[in-house]
Amino acid sequence: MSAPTMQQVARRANVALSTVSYALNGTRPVSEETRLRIWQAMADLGYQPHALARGLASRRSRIIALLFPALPRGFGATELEFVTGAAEAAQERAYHLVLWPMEIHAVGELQQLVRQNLVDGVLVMEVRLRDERIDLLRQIGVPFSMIGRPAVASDLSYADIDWEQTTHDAVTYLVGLGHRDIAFVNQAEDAFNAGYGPAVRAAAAFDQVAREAGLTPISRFCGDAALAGQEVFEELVAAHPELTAMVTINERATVGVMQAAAMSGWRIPDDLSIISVASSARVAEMTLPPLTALTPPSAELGHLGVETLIGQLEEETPELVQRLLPCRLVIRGSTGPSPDPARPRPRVP
Amino acid sequence: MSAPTMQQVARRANVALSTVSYALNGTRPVSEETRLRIWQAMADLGYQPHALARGLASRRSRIIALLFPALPRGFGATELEFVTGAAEAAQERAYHLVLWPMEIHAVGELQQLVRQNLVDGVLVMEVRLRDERIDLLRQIGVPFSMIGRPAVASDLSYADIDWEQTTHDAVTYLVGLGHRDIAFVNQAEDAFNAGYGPAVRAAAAFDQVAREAGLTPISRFCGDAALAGQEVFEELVAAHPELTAMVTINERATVGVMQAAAMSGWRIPDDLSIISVASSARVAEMTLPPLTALTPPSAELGHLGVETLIGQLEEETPELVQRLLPCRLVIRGSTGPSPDPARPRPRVP
DNA sequence: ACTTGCCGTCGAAGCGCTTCGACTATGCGC
DNA sequence: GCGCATAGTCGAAGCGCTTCGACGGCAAGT
Repeated sequence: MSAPTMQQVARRANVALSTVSYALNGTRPVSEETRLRIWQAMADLGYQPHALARGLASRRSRIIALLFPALPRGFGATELEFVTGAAEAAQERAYHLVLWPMEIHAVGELQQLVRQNLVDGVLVMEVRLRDERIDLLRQIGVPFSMIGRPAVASDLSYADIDWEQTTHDAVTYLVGLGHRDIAFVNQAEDAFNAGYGPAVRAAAAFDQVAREAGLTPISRFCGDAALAGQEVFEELVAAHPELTAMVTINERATVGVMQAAAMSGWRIPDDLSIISVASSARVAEMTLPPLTALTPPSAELGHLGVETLIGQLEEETPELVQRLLPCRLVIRGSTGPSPDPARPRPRVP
Repeated sequence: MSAPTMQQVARRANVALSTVSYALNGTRPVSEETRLRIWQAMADLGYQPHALARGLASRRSRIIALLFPALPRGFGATELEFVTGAAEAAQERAYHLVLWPMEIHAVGELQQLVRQNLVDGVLVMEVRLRDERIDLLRQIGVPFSMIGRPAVASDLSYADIDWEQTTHDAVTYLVGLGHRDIAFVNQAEDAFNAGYGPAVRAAAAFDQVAREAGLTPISRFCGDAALAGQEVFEELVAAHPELTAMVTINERATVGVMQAAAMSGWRIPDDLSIISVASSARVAEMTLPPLTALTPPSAELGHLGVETLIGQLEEETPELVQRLLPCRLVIRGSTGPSPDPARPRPRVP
């Protein structure tokens, strides 16, 4: 019933307890012969080292925490993919991943958790441009790495989506189709003001890319809901009747835009092209027509974040790892050539 | 730098180490006065008990594992909500939640993990009607509880969606709207054969409920993709032109059905009502019209699962907890009164 | 007055492991 | 042949906590 201990393995193999430890971890040389005997004994007993004891003695728990915000705005498939990716990466390296869902400002709570010495390091999700959690972790001195990055991150490890590149790809693709009048539908103004990385970085990148392409950047904030998307569509085409394409970075709003377009009799992509940035395949395939999208490499990011963190934990001279991954462009049905300006589009009421 | 230990707290409060432990855990009585001194000392030092040491000594790690299948595809917002719910529940009870993503048949791996003695108990997600993981956990003797349940679960703790009730609600709602010819669009045949609970239980319930209502049950398996949904729509209306409503339990397929209907010129809900079982709000609000759905209580299930498990761990005489929660009916735009049989609907090619 | 019992506290023995110092046996250079 | 490094092993000292047995003191029971 009760699990075998290292002591029992040692007895069975006729060696000292410490020798078993050396054989298991390779901490000191062990002769081929003894090692085999020990392995045999472990196999016979079905021995597995006791994680807590090992952690206590070695002061390395091989557990890392995933800190993610318990967002009211809810979570999509993208985030789950990310979590799964992280969990799998941890498992591959024989680490455990604990989940710490937490309000982004609950810094006291975070401190308590870290001080329990349960985890060797922390992986922080949804990092804001200015983020108290980062300051705290740094101050406590616990190793951590991030998905996303704060405004200044020159000395920190992170993996993030390359918003500049991604936005560039979106605009370039549309321009290649002949579009010249393109609007950017951002996330909510709140998110922007809170310093939410994607909202800020993509918006800035859009402005810049559009200007470089000789276009006039138009952009709007938009709440995270279909209804908000509908309103933005109507407002936008009223204010800019010349518009032929939109770049969106807000899945629910995107759906609203499409609904409003459909209700106005606009056909996508004939009358309007839409490209959805940071949209998962799952959602993109759900609309009619399916959305051309820039899909975030969620699983890779999760993987990368964990790898980075573990690297930091295990190497004696941890190097800084800063990686930006672009989203992958998947062309579906919501984009097409820019419409002939002569051809009239249905009037929006 | 290094975290304060209980020994340091003890010295600062002029008591023995063990007294601090008693004060902290309430294991033995401690005088009001000493307790205050100890609290003060803990506060001064910012003491947090060392999780590993505590776990090792008490043989209770206060860590539980969430075992969830690393499905190659198809994991939605629902699942994340569930995971988050579980993580939050754990946190409320001062437990930690580790993630064990794992192939459903990787029983060896599971055994290894459990034997490490890292966790006090396991919460199993996506339980199949016949599930090796359950057999293993039972045999190892580790406490566990389940989300979903195997075919025979009379002596096991679980929390599950009440598929019978939910299906009943869906059909009843449609019947109330006057529908008499209702089809059930199930998940893929593979899932059914693999003994995936929802596919099996909902299908059985649909048959029964339909019969009880005096209807002829019609049902189809359908792959988890929009295209499959489109095909099913066409096949169904060809085979059963009298159909006025569908109950679906497969989000992606549901979207396909709606797309195919739209392409055939059918209007929803005027020509066809659709009610989507176990669909998250996130997806349901994404279609046009938004889907009337039975939304699974994911967060509650996660919460409940964890509560059940922890109850089992902490009570000296653990009681069996078996809870079935129905999905919540949210009426949106995809359902309406049964169409007048006299009014012709567009022909499907 | 002398048990009996409980309150409050202490010291010490672990929990199962890692790691350090020490020891023996061997091989090497010269 | 001697010294010295290195391979291979052992025993013991913790890691920071829980928990057990013991003990003094003070209230109540007889």
